[in-house]
Amino acid sequence: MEVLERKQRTREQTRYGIVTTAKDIARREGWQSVSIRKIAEAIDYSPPIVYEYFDSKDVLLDEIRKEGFRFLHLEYDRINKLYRDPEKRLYEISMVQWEFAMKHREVYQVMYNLDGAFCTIPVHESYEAQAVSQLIQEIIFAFIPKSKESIRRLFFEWWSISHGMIALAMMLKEQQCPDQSQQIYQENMRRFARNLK
Amino acid sequence: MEVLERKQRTREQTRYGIVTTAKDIARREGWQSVSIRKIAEAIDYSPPIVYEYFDSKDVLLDEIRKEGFRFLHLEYDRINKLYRDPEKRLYEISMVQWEFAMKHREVYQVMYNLDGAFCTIPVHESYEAQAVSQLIQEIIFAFIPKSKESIRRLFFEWWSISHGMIALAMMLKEQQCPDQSQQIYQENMRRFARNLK
DNA sequence: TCAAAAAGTTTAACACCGTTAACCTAGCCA
DNA sequence: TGGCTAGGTTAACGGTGTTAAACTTTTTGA
Repeated sequence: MEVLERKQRTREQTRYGIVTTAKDIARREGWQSVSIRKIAEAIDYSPPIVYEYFDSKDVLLDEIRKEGFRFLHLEYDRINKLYRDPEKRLYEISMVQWEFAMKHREVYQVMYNLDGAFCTIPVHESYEAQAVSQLIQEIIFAFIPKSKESIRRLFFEWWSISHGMIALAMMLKEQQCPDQSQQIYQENMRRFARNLK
Repeated sequence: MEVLERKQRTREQTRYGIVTTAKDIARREGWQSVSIRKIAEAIDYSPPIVYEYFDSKDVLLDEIRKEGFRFLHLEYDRINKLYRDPEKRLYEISMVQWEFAMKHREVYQVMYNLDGAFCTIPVHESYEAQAVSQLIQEIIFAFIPKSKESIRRLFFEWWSISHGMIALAMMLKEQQCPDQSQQIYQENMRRFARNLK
């Protein structure tokens, strides 16, 4: 019995190692140079071992992506419990989104297939991504109870501004200093939240 | 003399064939499955021939990207001559941006390294991309003559909303009908232009 | 205890990829 | 006719994702 537990534990450690290594390489060299062979070498195994944990590279990327959405969900939940004012909630969530994208660049990239990251599995069909968008739509609804369509629309607008600014700030990070980008982001997200009511 | 001209002409045709084939494959199968070998086969040549026209795959992608920016520049110029009202100008330019992204999906993807397209050459350093952003900043300046920094900021905001909505509309095109996305885009870009004055 | 079965791991292969050196071959000029 | 050149190809190098087969270690059951 204990043997099984120990095996389970090392299995989880190896799995974790694969995911972490993939993100490490992506962070240092970009997603285009993340390969199963490199990951295998880093965790001191032969390439086929990786396939005992993930059916394909695509599935591995999808897992990292899902992890990202799960993390955001937890953070948004935390904020929801911390603040009651919907305007404050929406603003704080926007800020978390920015911080996440900057701190975990490589995860944000794979979440939206940016900069060489490419996962063929559709994002928006995943439970994790839908749960996040659901949560934000509920916050908007608590703010202004309108039709489902209106809420969806407002969510799309919020998401677009946030994603657009993050994507461009990432692209221009050598041209436009990140602090300045963040300030513009901050003001725009604050304005968006304010104008909802 | 005429022989040289003929040679020049067929050279240009082959070059055009390479670019067109690359875009065709990207459109049908996505950028991740565009390969030098496939392009060569499609134009009935062996792979090394492609390298007589483009030093690398990266340079080929960069050329397609530049072509995209040149196209946009011409369109924006056309609009600039057509309308005098800065608000109208900015709105029409936004619309052209949307149409271009939807009609030439694969070009927009390579311009911003989206969905498997990956070109290591930095976009924002290219003359073509800078010319486009310069043009738009001039339009904004003609609208509200403010400091260079303020204009840059307004441009960043305009660009973020536009790019964010386009990127998400592309991603959600199976979930959210494109007509609806376009309508939201239209209203947001109109509002942005209106609120400038 | 010892053979057999199961689990764990690696090697080697397949079909691709970008890229390049070496080679071939037809046409031209001396 | 011989040699040169331009245009093109073949074949190779080192890389990729993926998988079948082989090998090795561990566990199991008699």
